[in-house]
Amino acid sequence: MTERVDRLRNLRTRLLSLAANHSDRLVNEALATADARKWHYAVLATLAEQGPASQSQLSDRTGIYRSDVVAVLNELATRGQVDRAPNPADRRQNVITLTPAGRRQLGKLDRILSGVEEELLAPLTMPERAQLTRLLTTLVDHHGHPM
Amino acid sequence: MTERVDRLRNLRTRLLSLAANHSDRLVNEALATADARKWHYAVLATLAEQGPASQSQLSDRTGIYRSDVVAVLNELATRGQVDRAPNPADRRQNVITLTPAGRRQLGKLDRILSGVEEELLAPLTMPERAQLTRLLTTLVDHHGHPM
DNA sequence: CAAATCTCAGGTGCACTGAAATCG
DNA sequence: CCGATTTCAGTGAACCTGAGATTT
Repeated sequence: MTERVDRLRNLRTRLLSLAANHSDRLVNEALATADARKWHYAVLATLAEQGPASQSQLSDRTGIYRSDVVAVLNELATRGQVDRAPNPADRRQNVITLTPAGRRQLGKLDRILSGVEEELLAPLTMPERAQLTRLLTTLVDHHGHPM
Repeated sequence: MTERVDRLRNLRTRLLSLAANHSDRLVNEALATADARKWHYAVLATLAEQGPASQSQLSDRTGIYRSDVVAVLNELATRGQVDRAPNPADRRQNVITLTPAGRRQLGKLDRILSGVEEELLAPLTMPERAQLTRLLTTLVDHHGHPM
């Protein structure tokens, strides 16, 4: 009966947290240089790919909490990157639309995030990156997820 | 020139965040049943494996921020799981020691976290779990880390 | 009436900054 | 005087709950 050793270093839940923390820090710092944060990107990308949406649809598709969508859209609207208008067909809803400025901002954020991914994954070979993507996707898909 | 699609789903930084969020939620819920949170476990495990330490050493070894160590130790001391005493050799420091109650609590948390890891990694085969551990360890080691 | 949508007011844990007090 | 350690006050993004107002 020997004492356990290196619990923290071998704990998979902790490895995930550490890696994600580091990744989030890189993402936040990089996006901040473009006056954005990660939820801005999630909304802009979703609007570009799936078209105009209501706020509850945006919440479902991005994973932003229903109550936090409001603040994110306020920020994007202030920057002129989205347009928010009542839905004539159902006046409980707003229709959120990407503006040309929003599309330009999305292109900028795409380039920024490419750089961040490259920096994050630098220590891995290409096959390892594919493997990591596959394993994480399996985990995320197995335990219900937003989009 | 075609429109990009599935940006969010393929973004590795986002996959990491989603997986880590889910993992953290499982960990927090499970530890809460034992009146603990993740930093409690980190401190107890470090003390058990590396012996008594000062607060700045605990900060370095666990990754808890220097300013947050105080509150964590207050909680552990209230529960009688650690002992905090001034270091006679250097009266700027405190010496933090694991108590018998702390060692018992650590055993309990070890069992709880084993269950959480099993639940988290359920969709992966054993070789895949080893692969994931290896890839995450490579990432964490490459970008400086606590312990 | 019930259900959906948007909004706002909070509460928590965590990452992080800065500064005071004490001691070497 | 400089540096290390502990402590406290406070900021900010993210996660989450709940409740009101409006509309279907």
